[in-house]
Amino acid sequence: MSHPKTITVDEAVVNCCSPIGVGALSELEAGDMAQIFGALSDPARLRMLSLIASEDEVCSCALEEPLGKSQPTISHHTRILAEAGLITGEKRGRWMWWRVVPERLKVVARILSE
Amino acid sequence: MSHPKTITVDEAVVNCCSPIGVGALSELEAGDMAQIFGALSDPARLRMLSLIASEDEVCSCALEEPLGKSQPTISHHTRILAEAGLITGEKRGRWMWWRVVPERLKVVARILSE
DNA sequence: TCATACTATTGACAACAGTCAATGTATTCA
DNA sequence: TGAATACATTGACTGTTGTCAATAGTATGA
Repeated sequence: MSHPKTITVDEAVVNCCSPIGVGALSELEAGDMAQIFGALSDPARLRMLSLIASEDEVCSCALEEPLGKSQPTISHHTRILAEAGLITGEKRGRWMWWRVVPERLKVVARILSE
Repeated sequence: MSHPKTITVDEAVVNCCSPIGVGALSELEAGDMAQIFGALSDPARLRMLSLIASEDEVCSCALEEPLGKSQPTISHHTRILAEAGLITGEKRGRWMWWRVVPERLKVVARILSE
C-alpha cells in the first residue's frame, strides 16, 4: 500500500463525507457514501482490493486467476471500485495497471471513526 | 456517539477483520466484511445510523418520520444494521431503543486505514 | 379482559447486481 | 497488413434487495 509515484487525486475524492456521528446525513451525502460502501460490499471486490493494496501495482490480468472469475467479471469489478474512487487505473501498452487510492480509504475510515 | 452505560460487546464483533492492505483476504473473511459494508451500502441505513449515532439512544418510532419510510421498512433496516453488529437494540416497554456500537465502527475503520 | 400502541413478520413486486459467453476495441509484434 | 493479446462492452440470466400493505406478536393501561 506504499506509494512511490506522486499521483494527483481529484478533490472530490478527498473533500467528501462528513463523519457519521455528527448530525443527520443529508440525502445527497448519504447517497455518495452508499456508493462507496456498495463498492466494498462484494467479497470478490474486497479480495480484489486487498490484492491490489498488497502490491504496489497490479495488472488486471493478474486478478483473474486468484479470484477465479472470468475476464469480463474482473473488468466489471475494477470499474466499480474505480468509480467509487477506491482504485485508479493506468493503461500501459496492452495492460491495465491498478493501484489503490490510500487517501480515499482514509476518507472512508474517517467517516466511521468519527 | 458518547456512551454512558457500559455494554458488553460480543467478542466476534471486535475480533474480526484483518486490514485490507496486508496480504490477500480469505474468502471467508471477505464474506464477513462484505456483510458489514453491505449494511452500510444503503442511503436510508446510513442516515439511520447517523441519526442513532448523533443521539445517545434512539427509538424505532423516532426514525420513521425523518427517513420517510414505512414502519416495516424501518424494522427491516434496523435488523440489517444490527446483524452487521453496527447497532444494538434493547426493548423497553413497547419501545425498541437503538444505539451504535462504536467498537464495531472502529473495527471497520481499521480495516481501511491500514 | 379489552382496546391501544409499538414492533416484527410475511408476501409480493419492481429494481438492481453478479456472472459469463459472445463480441468489439486497441495495442503489440512479426 | 495480419495475427495475437489484453481489456471493455453488450446482452441475457439468475439471485438479491428495498419497499410497502397486510397481518401477527407483544406490552401497556383502563
